[in-house]
Parts: sequence; C-alpha cells; structure tokens
Amino acid sequence: MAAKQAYNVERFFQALGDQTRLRLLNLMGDQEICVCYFVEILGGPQPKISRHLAYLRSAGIVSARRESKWMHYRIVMPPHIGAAQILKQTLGWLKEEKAMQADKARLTKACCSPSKYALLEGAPLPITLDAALCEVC
Amino acid sequence: MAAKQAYNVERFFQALGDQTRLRLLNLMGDQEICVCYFVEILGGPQPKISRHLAYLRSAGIVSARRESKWMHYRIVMPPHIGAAQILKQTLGWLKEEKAMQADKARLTKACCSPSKYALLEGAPLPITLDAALCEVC
DNA sequence: CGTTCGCATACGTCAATGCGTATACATGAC
DNA sequence: GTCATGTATACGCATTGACGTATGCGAACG
Repeated sequence: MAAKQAYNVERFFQALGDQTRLRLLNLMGDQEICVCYFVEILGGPQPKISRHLAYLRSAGIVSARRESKWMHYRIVMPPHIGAAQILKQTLGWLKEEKAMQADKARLTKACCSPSKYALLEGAPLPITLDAALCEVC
Repeated sequence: MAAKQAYNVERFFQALGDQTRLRLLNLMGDQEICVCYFVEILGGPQPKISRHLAYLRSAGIVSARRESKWMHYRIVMPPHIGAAQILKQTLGWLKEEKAMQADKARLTKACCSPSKYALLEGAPLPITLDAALCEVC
C-alpha cells in the first residue's frame, strides 16, 4: 500500500505548527548540528530550544546523537511517505523565507568564526550529511 | 518574490494538525459541500463540526457560502505559494488513506440516497467546482 | 406574527502546549 | 573524588484548544 495506517499524522503537522521548530528544522536542513548553535542563533534560554527539539524527536522528525558532551541533531524522514513528501516540500519553501535565510546566514557566520561566540568555544562544527544517507538531499 | 512574508505559517500547520479537520478537508476535496453532510458522515454533535470549520476558516483554508438555510464549504488555496503546495500535497495523500476513502464512500452513498438519512432531507447536493475556478484540480 | 430548521457561537471544563526558572543528568577535566 | 560544561527535565503558570451542552441567529414557512 502507498501509505501506512498507524502513522500519527496529527502529531506530524502539530510539530510543524510552531515558529521555533520551523526555524530549527531550517537550520538543520541537510546538516547535523550541535545544540549550542541553535541556542546561539535563535537566542533565548537553552531549555526552550531543548524542549522544542524534544518535541520534534517525539514526532519522529529529528534524531539525536551524542558526541561526548555535545548533542547533534539531524532531520530524519518520517516512515510515512506522505509525511516525508510534505516535510521535504516544507524544508524547500523555508529556504525561500527571508527570516530563515537570515538564520542560516548567522549559522554560517558562527561556524566560520566560532571564537567570537562565547557559547561556541570548542563546539563541534555542523556535519553535512552524506547524500547517500540523507533522503532530504 | 516567491513567498510572502506576513503569512501565518504556524496557523496553517496547526489547522492541519487535527484528525477531524483533515477528514473535513478530505471530504471537501474539489467539491463544495453542505454542513449537514459533514455532520452525517463524521457523526458526533453538530457544534463540533461547526467549530472545526470555523478554525479552518480562520486559517484561510476554507470559505463558506450561504444558500438559503444551508452553508456550503469549499477549500480555498492559501495566498502563500508554499502553503498552497503543501495543502495540495496533503489532499493528495489523504486520498490514499483507507479511513479517508471510507469517509468519501459514505459521502457518495449519502448523496445518492439522501432520503435514507433523516438529517439530509432536502439537503442540497455537493457541487463539484469548476476546474477553471478551482486551483486544487 | 411565531415556529421550525440549519448552523454558529457562548459557556464551563479539562488536557495539551509554551514559557521562564530552577534543577537534574551526563560527560570530561582535574 | 570535585568541579565545570553541555544538555535535558521538572516545576509553576498562562494560553490555547477540544469537547459537550446550551443557547443565539438567520432564513423559510405557516
């Protein structure tokens, strides 16, 4: 069959129905990114970022990987084919939003000179995911 | 520009994050349908249907038209091009869900023999929207 | 006019969600 | 072990949302 039955579609759309979470997803894109960058780029208290990441995890949209002290987050395509298509389309359109482009630019800037950001001293750089492993690309 | 700035993206996704509203959207499809059919097909109290339709209206996803006593609802494409694409894709995938197909089948059945449904006595039949006027088609 | 019908809204209740703050947890340095 | 660092969770609170029930509003009919 083309679509699975048990997938929680409501949860998927609810996960996309928040500005902060959309910004997080846009920043991830096809990269695996450390939480400290999210905190730096989006501003605000760190628990806020962490909670939204937990929400995305519970919705099955992102996965987390620990590397010593740092947690890396990346987008994972939902098992539901319809949801996966929607997610791809959403990511594509986010790239066209000016505010999202500004976020991305700040991320690039932070990665190029992390020493300018107290929070990012020694933080691991984002990792661009292998196209063969990343269905987003 | 490819995308508008002020569109309420959160509200759009939140509107899709509910099973009842997805069922309503699937039933509408490319037709303009009377509220009484929604009540008949989805069951449950009528105010529940009406509230969800109001939510979809506030999100700019559907529009309402009065015809004497009856209110007809139809899907309207959001002004935001990204949202419009997402909505089309969502509608297309809903058609593949078995539960949604069952809803649609019950709607067809109700339209063919409305006399069997007390609620639908004299109710106006759904109107398939002209392809020239309906961007969904 | 009053009644009936189709639908929308108001009200109260309860669960879910978002936030800031504080705290717990995990890892590494010492 | 202690401590610092990066991240997650707990708590209290305010807002939102979904629900059932009751009620209001517009249109048609008598």
